[in-house]
Amino acid sequence: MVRREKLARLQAEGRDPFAIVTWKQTHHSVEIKQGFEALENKDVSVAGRVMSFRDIGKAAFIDLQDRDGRVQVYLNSEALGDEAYAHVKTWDLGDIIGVEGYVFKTRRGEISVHARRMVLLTKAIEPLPEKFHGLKDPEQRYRRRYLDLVMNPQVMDTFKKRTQIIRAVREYLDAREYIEVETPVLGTIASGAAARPFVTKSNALNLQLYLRIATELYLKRCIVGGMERVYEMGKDFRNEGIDIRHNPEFTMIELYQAYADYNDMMELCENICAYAAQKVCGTTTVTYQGTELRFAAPWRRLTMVDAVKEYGNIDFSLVKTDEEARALATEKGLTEDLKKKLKDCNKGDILNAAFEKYAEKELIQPTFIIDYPADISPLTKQKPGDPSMTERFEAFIGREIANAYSELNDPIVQNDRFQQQAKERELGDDEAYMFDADFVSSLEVGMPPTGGMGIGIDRLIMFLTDAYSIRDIILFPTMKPVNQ
RNA sequence: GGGCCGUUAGCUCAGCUGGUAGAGCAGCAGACUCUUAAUCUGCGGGUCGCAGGUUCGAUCCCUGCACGGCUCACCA
Repeated sequence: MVRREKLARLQAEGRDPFAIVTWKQTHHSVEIKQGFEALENKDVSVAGRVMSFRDIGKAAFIDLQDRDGRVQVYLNSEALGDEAYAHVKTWDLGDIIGVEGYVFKTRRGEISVHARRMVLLTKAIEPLPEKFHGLKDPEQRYRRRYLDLVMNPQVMDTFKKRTQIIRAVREYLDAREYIEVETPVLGTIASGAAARPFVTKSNALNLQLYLRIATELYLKRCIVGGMERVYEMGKDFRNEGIDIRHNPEFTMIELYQAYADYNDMMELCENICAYAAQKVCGTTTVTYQGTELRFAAPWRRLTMVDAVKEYGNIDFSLVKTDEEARALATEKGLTEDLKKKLKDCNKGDILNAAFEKYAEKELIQPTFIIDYPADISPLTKQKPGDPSMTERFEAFIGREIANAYSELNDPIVQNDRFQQQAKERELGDDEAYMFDADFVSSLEVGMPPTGGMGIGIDRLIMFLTDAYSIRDIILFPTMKPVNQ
């Protein structure tokens, strides 16, 4: 209320800060500190938020915070004049101000701006969080991210890094002649992945629409059309659990390359990740939550069957039929880990369950798990010589970070796989892939042999910024609304 | 969805065995022309998440609800 009164007084006096439209900002805090030798005694004009005000009588010190950090402002009545100096003293923490003055170093060695002219550019009606402890409550940090950004410099740093990582990934692909495209977020079919979609409605078309869960099927249409190399980086939406690794809307990159296979995708994956790490962290070895992760290529490659053998001591290479697999599942006590009833499970489901149970958690260092069962990979080309397996891999770094394969381009087989998924849907699996007839039609026109990959950008960012929760790398994570 | 924990001043947090609340910072008034968590003096500040219940009396005990955190399940 006091701040509102101050504002009202300023407005009554004809010095309404909200009437100000611009300020000429010549330098940022970091430039002044890093370029001190050249800037000493030179005039600068800075702007930012008042984070601290140390009033010692006829002089005072302000910590001014801008995009890059803080710089101290020194002001006294001598340089400003008594009236202006008294006016500045009425300002509050959190106010946004502009300062003109010259650069100097205080007796204690702090690089500062000696103020000659100071202007209140914006009045903060609400006080800032406590200056020493800052804003700690996670809920408030996520709900009021602007306060989090103001109070916690490492948060600003994390989001700057987020941008750099995304830029690095684009740079890498752009340099290799990938075309960046945009495909629909809204559609009548949410396919290309196994996930529950968000449902919405078009008034104009009087039609139920879904928010996309993947960009895969549209990007492959681009390959059919002859683009040869495409990618899209953008939001996918999955109507599923929310926790430290999952946000309902998240950023994914999918890319497709004609005349390439999943081996090419593996190289691309490890190279993109290593490039981004090098670019943003200055090294390909980064510490994530106390563990050193080595991103440098090549990453370990291990088949799913070998992973289950190594970590679970179960040899699936001996299993030939679904019946044998089900017997093995019962014997090894895997029935609890299956997503469907045992009798509905095939060999692929059981192998995958064994992998998830025994191996997945162990894959801390970047690892490619290759050769997935065809049963759980409906968009993937089968392995030559073994139709029960596909040319698919997932990259793991303590969790899944990428998924890629040699794309299935046989329209007849693709049609059959969709039919199979439709049956699973009827059996109650509401995450089974939706049938996309137009996509099958596109394959009938002819898609060259193609490698494709999806990388969870948020998860990559988590590793490179040492973020514990996905909410720490999404500016405005999904939150329940506060009641009232 | 289950389990555990939390919600007290603008912020960060105390609050004993049930007797209607405290500190620091922020704010307000004042002192101080090199401070940097400035310092010093004084002052104001609360629907103790919400709704019930038990009790002479509830921030405290009980129940429900809301929101959040952790965790399990779920999440190719």
